Amino acid sequence: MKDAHDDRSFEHDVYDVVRAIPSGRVTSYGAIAKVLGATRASRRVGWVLNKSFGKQPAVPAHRVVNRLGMLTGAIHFPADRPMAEQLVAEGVVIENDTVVDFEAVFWDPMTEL
DNA sequence: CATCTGACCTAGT
DNA sequence: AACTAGGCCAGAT
Repeated sequence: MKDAHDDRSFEHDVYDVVRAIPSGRVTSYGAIAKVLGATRASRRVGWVLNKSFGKQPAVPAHRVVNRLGMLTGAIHFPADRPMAEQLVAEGVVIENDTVVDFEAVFWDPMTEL
């Protein structure tokens, strides 16, 4: 077997949390990292989400923004499927690549999950 | 092979 | 309260 520290465990865990985000809500990388027990591993969360494209079931990575509510990951999204567009389609108001009323639509996996 | 960067955040000064 | 440095881990150069 592999090491006790299974990298896929983290991946799967991230996907699990992200998929649990309700439509019309958003969360942050830090919140996910924290609920996973890796408070400072927020960067890793972003990298994991990078591989989430084309995953089945689909991972709503567009519902994950940074702590300030900015769509920092939008630059890495496919042009056919802009992050903001998907969020708007779910009822989230986006302005200048930033979530409007971020705290209102914020979904904390630690509290809600 | 060594160094740096990157969907970020927390802790320390 | 503002700023700096550190951490996390893998891909890219």
